[in-house]
Amino acid sequence: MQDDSMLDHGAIDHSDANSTEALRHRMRHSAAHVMADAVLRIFPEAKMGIGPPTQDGFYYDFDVSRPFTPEDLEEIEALMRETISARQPFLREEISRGEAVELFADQPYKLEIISDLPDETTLSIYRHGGFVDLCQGPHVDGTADIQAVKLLNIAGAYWRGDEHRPMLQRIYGTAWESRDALDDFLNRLEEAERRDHRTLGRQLGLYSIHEEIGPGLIVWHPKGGVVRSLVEDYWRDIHYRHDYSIVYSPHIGRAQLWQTSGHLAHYRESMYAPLEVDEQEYFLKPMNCPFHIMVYRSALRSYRELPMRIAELGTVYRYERSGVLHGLMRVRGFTQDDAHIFCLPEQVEEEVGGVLDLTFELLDAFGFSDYSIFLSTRPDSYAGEPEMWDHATESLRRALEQRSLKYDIDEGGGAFYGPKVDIKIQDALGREWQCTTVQFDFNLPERFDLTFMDAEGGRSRPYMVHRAILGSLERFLGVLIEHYAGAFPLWLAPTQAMVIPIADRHQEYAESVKTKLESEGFRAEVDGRSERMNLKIRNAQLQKVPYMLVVGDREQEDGAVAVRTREGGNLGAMPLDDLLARLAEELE
RNA sequence: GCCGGUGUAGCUCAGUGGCAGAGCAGCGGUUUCGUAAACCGCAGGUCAAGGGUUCGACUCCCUUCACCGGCUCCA
Repeated sequence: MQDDSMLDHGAIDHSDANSTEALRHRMRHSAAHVMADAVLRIFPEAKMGIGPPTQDGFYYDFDVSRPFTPEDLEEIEALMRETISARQPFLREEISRGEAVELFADQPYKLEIISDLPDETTLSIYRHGGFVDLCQGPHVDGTADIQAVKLLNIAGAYWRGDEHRPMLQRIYGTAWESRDALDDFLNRLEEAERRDHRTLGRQLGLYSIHEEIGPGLIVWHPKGGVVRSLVEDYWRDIHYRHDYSIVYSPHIGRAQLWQTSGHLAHYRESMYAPLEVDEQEYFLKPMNCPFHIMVYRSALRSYRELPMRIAELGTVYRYERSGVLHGLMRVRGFTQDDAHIFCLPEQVEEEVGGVLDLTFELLDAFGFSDYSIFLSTRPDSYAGEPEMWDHATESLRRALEQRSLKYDIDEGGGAFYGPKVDIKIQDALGREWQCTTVQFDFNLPERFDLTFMDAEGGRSRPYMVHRAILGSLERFLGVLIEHYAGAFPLWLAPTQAMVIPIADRHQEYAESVKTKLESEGFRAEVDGRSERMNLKIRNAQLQKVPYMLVVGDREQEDGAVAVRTREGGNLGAMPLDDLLARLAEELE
């Protein structure tokens, strides 16, 4: 579900060689060369992998005798600065395959790249100083054109992204057209860290993860529980409005079920080990599909009943590899906002369109307007008939285009059981997380032999569409926390108003304000500690409470509250009724 | 799972082959205050777990677990 290929999305437009993006692209590519040059001077035995520019910088992979250390990075960066000061030009040369093989004789990874290039490819190299690299370019004119550069971190990375090939040492760096642009970028990184849902989750008391419970398993705290249940309430409401039926299903099912579904054959390594009960094996469910299929199969279905939309906030467990877990974004136990739509072939397009409309209504309600959409088509090996694939893929395409949505096509990237549309939302660091997915399934209806009575009195097989809109509640809330930097809009805020009595004698009035707010349906608390008002304001501010209501002698006398908003504005005193009206209006 | 890094109080982090430290939070007291941190005091630890080296290990070594940055995976 995670998209790790963010490098691929930063597609650079080379058409305008003078655009800032094109300049950065050349500069970063050049910085990668300068870095490789420095690495080779310190580690002459290093074997070079590849060193491309990325969306925000560049990296280069090396096979070295020992992993890099932070001290190495400093030394490498110092050498890079020397190269930049030396104002060496980048020189392009085109060479023959034979010359290239000779030139890179002691660089096995380069040789592999050369041998994999089609024969007709023109090989080019770029030189600066004493360094040479196989490279298409383009580059900046000279090393002096690299204005601001900084090495960021060290990581392991498999050669050619293949976990069966050697693991190389990767150095990430960034380069910008000015010192200011670099500083802006570094500030953005810091800001992203402040928005990290893992930090905010602790600071705001939303959720926690415990070694005692197990990795990737979330406990929601009271405040996070409020946010989650508000999201769920809204979700249920909107699903009923869109004619979904909401069901509940168990967390475990017998081996036979997963045998039929094919999960034991194809998904077992992601499933928790079975439990044995009465000499029967039960598995924790990694997916909800088989259960919803059982709902469908519980009666003989008529074409008149279709489309049938079965939805559930279904909690699933998947044994994710230990290295991939990440806060709320990638966990082992999570609740999908899952639904399965069973429909007639001629209903497919409208159903897909309906899901998209529902998706954008939901995402819009949570303030998301930036996302990327991917249409994934038939892979090499697949289930079902090509005509069905074409029909389904076309229906997805038309639904997207009717709504004028921009999307990328992931050719051959569909699941083996059907084409799909995925929608990804970015986190604070610009990493994309798949939330929405709409997937056709040509596999399970066969495996479970799903049918309905058609108008001619025969039995036909329904189309089946899986879909999740939020994806999982865990991931969605993670993205939501980062999206709002923890400052949830009023309707989602765990505490909407904090009543702050100035002195102990205002306690009773503060409680009455709270009671009044609660009777009007708002979530309010009183900070009744014997502390100074300033401290209570600070705490409420840090907890990102939207409204702080200060009450002292004056307010008590007038039946008023002094209103301060989270955004820092002191709105002054106003009658309590005015505040209630204001809050109600904001919730509209 | 793989490469690298990190685990010290609830949180953020110092520290050292020879008695375990700070700030914040917590608790007790004083203060009753007008828009982002009052003051005094107290308590808080199997230094992730297990094993080894050593007269002595939180510190050095090994194993395991968890987390962090990547990679891979993601029916």
